[in-house]
Amino acid sequence: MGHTRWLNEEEKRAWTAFTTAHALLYRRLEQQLKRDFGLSGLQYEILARLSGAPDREMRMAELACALVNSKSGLTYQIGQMEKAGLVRRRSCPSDDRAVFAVLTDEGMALLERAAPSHVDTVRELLIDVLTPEQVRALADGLGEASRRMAAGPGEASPPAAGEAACSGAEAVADRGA
Amino acid sequence: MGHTRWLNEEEKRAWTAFTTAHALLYRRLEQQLKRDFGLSGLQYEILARLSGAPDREMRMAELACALVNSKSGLTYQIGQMEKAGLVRRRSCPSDDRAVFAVLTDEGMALLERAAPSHVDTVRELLIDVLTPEQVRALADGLGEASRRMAAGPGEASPPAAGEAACSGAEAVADRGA
DNA sequence: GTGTTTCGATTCAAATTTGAACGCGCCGCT
DNA sequence: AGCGGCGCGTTCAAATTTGAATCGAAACAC
Repeated sequence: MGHTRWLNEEEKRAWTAFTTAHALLYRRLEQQLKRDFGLSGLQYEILARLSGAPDREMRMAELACALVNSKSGLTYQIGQMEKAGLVRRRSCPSDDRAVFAVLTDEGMALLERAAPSHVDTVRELLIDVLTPEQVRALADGLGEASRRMAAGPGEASPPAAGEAACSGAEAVADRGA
Repeated sequence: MGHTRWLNEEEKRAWTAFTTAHALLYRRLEQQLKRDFGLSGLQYEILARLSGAPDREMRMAELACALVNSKSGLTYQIGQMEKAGLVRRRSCPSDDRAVFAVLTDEGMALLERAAPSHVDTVRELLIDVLTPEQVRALADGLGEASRRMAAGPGEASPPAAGEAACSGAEAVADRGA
């Protein structure tokens, strides 16, 4: 409970650059995806995740977790995408509660058409702007931060009951084939 | 129009770590702010920006731009915050179209109460997880990326008419006093 | 001075997101 | 068997976000 260590200049720069860069880049990607393929950013990510999963399918909760999204939000989007024929729902034989979201061929095809420009943009606006060392710093530093946050609520709180924190096998995520 | 250079393993790690870390951290911050102070993430950012601005006031468009948010979205939020007494609207004497959002004393007080835990969390979950070199890499690399994206739509398109890209003096943004 | 174009903010309807219930099936225990 | 705790996905209402109009005021050109 000490007096809060404020961020120094460089830390402040890092934090604002982090949030700003994310916002700007994400907005660009969304505009592009919507304009060229009628996809929202979330929908693209869903396609990408599923494409990298074992049978091109994942359970709802697992997917929601991987995307850092709420369950109800995912239910909604999968509904939209199902209407559009991009994914299909399949109930699990061994567990009647579970539902798999399955990537359809049509969904896969759309992802393959959308992926190139998406990756081009990520590269042009982010990756290629960074030095190789900076890329490594992001991968290592932010990777570690993600891992810790995904693990549990920071504090030394015993796993407690009720929340099981995301597990999931970290699909590769970006690239559609 | 080449064949799209896909991301290699490390680049992929960097990109997913970037988006995942952002999503996880932002979600934490939102929960905390909402639970402890009844603020959304956007509202906190509005308070923070205004607190760092010249007279604790900014024009709507300038603020929207700084926050990488739509104008209509900002209108809505400022409306909410005005009801709550956190900000006030002031019309500009020299330009009847313009509107300033002004931080009230009450808003400032709330920010000062909220800032410590906010910064503590950012530090605990991100900054302190990174090495000093990684912090610098974020500040430099992502700072550069932000600058370029804020400038203009990448392409070598002549400024064109209609959009003037964000200008604005990059207020410090984080810290409430 | 008019007419036109651009800018600044708001409005409005539609789409999405959020979080708290809810319904139901799995599990372990007695 | 029967019971209670939970996990999984969905539902629902409320809050928010989005983007295309809209309205009025400035800036410019003629």
